[in-house]
Amino acid sequence: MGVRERRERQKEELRQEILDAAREMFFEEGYENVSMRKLAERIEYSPTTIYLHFKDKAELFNQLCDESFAKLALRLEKLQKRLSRDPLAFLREGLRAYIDFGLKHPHHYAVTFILAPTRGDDYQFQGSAGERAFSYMRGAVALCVAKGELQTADIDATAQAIWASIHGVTSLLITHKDFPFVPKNKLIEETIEMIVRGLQTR
Amino acid sequence: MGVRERRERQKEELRQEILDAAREMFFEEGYENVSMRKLAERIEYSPTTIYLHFKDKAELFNQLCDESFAKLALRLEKLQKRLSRDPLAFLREGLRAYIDFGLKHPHHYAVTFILAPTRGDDYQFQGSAGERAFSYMRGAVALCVAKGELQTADIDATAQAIWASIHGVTSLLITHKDFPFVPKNKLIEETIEMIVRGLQTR
DNA sequence: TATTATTCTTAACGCCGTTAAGTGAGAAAG
DNA sequence: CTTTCTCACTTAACGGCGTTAAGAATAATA
Repeated sequence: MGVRERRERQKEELRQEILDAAREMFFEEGYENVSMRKLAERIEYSPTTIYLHFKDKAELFNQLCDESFAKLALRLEKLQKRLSRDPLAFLREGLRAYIDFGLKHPHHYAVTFILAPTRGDDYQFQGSAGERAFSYMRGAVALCVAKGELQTADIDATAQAIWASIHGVTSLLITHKDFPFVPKNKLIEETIEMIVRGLQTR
Repeated sequence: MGVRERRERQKEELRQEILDAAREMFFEEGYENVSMRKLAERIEYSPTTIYLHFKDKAELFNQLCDESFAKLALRLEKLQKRLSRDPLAFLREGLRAYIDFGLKHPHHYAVTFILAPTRGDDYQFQGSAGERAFSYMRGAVALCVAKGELQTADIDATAQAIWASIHGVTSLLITHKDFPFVPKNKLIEETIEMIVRGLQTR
């Protein structure tokens, strides 16, 4: 009577097939340029089939975003363990990792942090893997303050200011490809150092 | 023989009527939610008529963006004159003005700095009013460095890092309306202070 | 073999930006 | 005064989109 099980397995397989194709296509062409019809053609099913596995295009994509951000969260977790003795280094490395991640997954980053909210989608930052990643950074700031390496009157305000700044670099580098930027790494380092120096105890 | 003149005047009037309606609608509903058809209905012409005045939707919107950014540039110019004696104050006030502008014209800001480049549009940052506004900031940084109030090895890198950071605050505040931010002004001040402290000579 | 689930497709709805072709009013030319 | 021409404007369509209602096909159960 393993029928049910096999069916579920097959369903899961197709679901994965959709996710895999979508991941590739979104990565190559971006959210806006991948239509449900094109995606369907790629997996050789009718467009309607996708809707048997995902509520709509947004949900499908959010799934992929969460996947990616979970990876970032994992990376930050490892960093934290490795650098738990030196919170300032953890903060610095964490910021680098965050920006790095954005540049490696530009479409995912764009949809979660740049595009998602501007559409009328029901995407919720709260509870997302994106939020989880952010909370690591807040933790890093708190640690630095506790150890007296950074000074601030308000940990949340500081953490958010930091986040805003690195989000700025990340998103500019992703979206403004034609801007005559200083070399990428220089801009990243400059920003990180500016942030750290701006908060360091004197 | 004022026929030609009258015709041109009328054409210009309709062009303005389109721009006015578009400005309102884009402001109220955002770029994606305003269709050429809706806009046409508002001005009581057929959709095709709009194309007699603007190449496409993107050009129409860029027109409006440039308008707004010209206003920002003007504001920065005035600031510069008023605070030419105190470049650090000019920088600070300029940053505030930039963020302020973004929050006052969220749709225009979003399209120029957040969305435009992610679409395949032929929008060029170079030569835009947006670039003009940015260059004021670069000037402010250069001035501060010249007067020995800020320290940096590379003015461009610094100016871009600053820009990235305030773009970050601005765009996060615009797009992530559901994020439990610290009060808006607090976040803005925190970021500006972090930036300035991070670059100040010690 | 007949019935029932389940999977998947066809066809459509109502949008979208954009364009080719045509209408109709008014100016210019005869 | 009539014809020609110009030019603002519209109608109708193309090919796309995300999504859904209704039905066909397939495979498991009775």
